[in-house]
Amino acid sequence: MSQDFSLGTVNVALSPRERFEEFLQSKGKRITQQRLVIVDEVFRRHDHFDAEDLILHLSKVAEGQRVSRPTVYRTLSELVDSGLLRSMNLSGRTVYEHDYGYPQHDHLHCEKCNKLIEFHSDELAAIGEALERQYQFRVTGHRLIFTGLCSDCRVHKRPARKLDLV
Amino acid sequence: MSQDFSLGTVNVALSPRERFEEFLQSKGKRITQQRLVIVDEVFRRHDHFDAEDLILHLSKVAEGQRVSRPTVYRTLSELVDSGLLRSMNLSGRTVYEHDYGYPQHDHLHCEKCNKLIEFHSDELAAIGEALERQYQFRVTGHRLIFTGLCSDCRVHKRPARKLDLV
DNA sequence: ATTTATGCAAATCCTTTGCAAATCT
DNA sequence: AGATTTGCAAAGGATTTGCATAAAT
Repeated sequence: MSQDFSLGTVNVALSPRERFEEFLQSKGKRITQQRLVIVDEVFRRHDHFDAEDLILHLSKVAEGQRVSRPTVYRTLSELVDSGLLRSMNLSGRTVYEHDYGYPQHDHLHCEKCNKLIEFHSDELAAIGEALERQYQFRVTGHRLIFTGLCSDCRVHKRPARKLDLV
Repeated sequence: MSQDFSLGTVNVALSPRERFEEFLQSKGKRITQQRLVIVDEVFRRHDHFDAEDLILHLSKVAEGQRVSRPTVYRTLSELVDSGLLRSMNLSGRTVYEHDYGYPQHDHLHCEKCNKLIEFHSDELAAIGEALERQYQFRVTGHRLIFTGLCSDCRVHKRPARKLDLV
């Protein structure tokens, strides 16, 4: 039996920023400078990050745009509500990743270097459906993380590089 | 296709307390009154709890044994290290449950009443094995939580009872 | 007699809140 | 103008730490 856990890609009509503006309007919220700076920065690259990382990046970008800590937290929640970001809890801190335009997936978490590897499994959906039947439970989502050691950390005594967050 | 997610039982030779004493000795740690009070209390019933719950229960038991907050936290970590407890993170707080002598399982988490339903799935182990091969990753554990609405909360507008923690 | 553990108070970490001033629509 | 947002400072909740005292080996 051979399964494949590779990720595909998903086409989306609107850019994250446009999608967020749409969301804000639908909620009667305002399109402010800081909200735009944050969406843009968040979707500039694809990686996992936490509020602290984002605050740091924003202070470096520093195109004159300074965003306060509370606003970063507030906006991250909105991005999650809007479906643009997905959040999970990794040892105490909240970690975010792109959700919009990105295929559904779960993670392998290396406990040595903290690397996160993404994978997709159809099997999991099947498990969820079977559970819904058996427990009369309405499944709306899930979080699955396999923990262990990544290929780099299995070989060398030291992790290839110590990732600060991810 | 029909799967069954029911939990079986596991036989164990030593009581949790004995198992913990064994662990402590192997680590050169001491068998103190508070550590014993805590293991006993933790394994008195099977449910999910957090540090605060335990502290509350301990203050009620109050057989003269008072255990401080830091000691409760310290001992809970040791119980996890010893394999007696398993911990997971539910919206910010750390929740514990029995691991020793209890079959491997995962959870359905009702986001309305906070109930946790346990289930077991062999399929998941298969997924983990396939991932190990594809990513050369050494899987040592996993956490899977399906979120949604339990049967009670799907039917009534209000959850059957508002569980404080679980 | 040593050495580890406990309890207290205070500190930390991450995140949230109250509120006046600034910014959208 | 009128309502929502922002930033600041401070509050909060959960968990951890420094250190003198108590308890275990």
